[in-house]
Amino acid sequence: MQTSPIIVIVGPTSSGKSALAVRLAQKFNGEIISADSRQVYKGLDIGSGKITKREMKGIPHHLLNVANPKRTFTASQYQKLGNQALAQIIKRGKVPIICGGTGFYIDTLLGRVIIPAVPPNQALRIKLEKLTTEKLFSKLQTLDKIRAENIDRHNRRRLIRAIEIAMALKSKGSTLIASKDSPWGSKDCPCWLTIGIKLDLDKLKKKINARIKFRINHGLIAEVEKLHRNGLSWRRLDALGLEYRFVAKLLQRRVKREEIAGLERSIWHYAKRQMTWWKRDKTIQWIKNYKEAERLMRHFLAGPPRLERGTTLLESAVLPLKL
RNA sequence: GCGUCGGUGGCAGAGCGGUCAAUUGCACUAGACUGUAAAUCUAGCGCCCUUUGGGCUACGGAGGUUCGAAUCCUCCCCGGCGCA
Repeated sequence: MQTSPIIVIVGPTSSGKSALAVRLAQKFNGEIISADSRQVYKGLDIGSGKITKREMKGIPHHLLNVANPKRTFTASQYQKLGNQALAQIIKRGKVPIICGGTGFYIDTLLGRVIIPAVPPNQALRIKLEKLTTEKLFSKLQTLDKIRAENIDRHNRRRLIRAIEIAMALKSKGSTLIASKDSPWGSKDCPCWLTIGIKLDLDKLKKKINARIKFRINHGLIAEVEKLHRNGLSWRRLDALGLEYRFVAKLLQRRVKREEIAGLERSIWHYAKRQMTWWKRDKTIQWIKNYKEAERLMRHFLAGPPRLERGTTLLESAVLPLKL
């Protein structure tokens, strides 16, 4: 088992993760692995809020611009590339800092999500897409009873993937996988420190809205136009969500520029979904400023994090003698 | 001033005598998340009570008709439109 320390930085969109990551990387000899499902694509820069070369301040960044936006990049690919980057950084003797807003991607790296080794089957998906949701559910019931009991029976996307897995494995039982260990640590031995950025919600909302207005006025529209010219269909842009969805509609004259409030709301919903995701992770150290982050990281890197069960890193840093 | 159409829950907008605390969408709140995760999906959403149940207050205001009204009638207030 790997025991090299890993830093994870999470926080809702617009909370300032990238800048914090760069600062910590400078201070602690780190390299950054982006965990963002849109920044992996080439050409999605302004809309995805991708860090600029200048803002990187010389810190190496990984998992940016690794995919062609015409094709969908998946969590599985992310897991593979992310683990490679992680291994390389550790080998170099640097501290990996995973930073991003896509909680699902981060979890694939930390071993909290096990992705069944069943690749997407487009032909099958197209066929299944034609069935009603009820039909899909009953199909899954006959294929994998246990999975059917746990799944959201209204979520077609999940239903189709579950059927895809069940059929590929031709499983007798369930595809539920119990092991949650990753190569980098486990629940009992957290070899990573997760820092979460906590912002006052009103402030966050204002930041989101200011940022969106700025992007619209500073090249976002041209960026989407260019993507479309380069072969990204309106449909594809729609699937990319948020600013890409909105601007694609704008260019098609299906919404007016004044309706930007709708975009602001969508982004707000997104930020809330992100926060919901992280709520269940009780090990996250929520911080309000850089100083707190630096202190946490210093303590974490200083000693092996042999923790009492249920003790948070913050507590152990403050009360080291308790151990 | 006359005529006419309308005033419904935070908003938009159905309902047009009982099955209506009131379809639906949005917003709001909470949540899910097994290769699309900025995606996709779920629940709650007048107030009170422990319930698949009960009570209270509600569809501009005040009266009335009716066993029963958001729905019908009268008057009043407010808005759109047409004619003066």
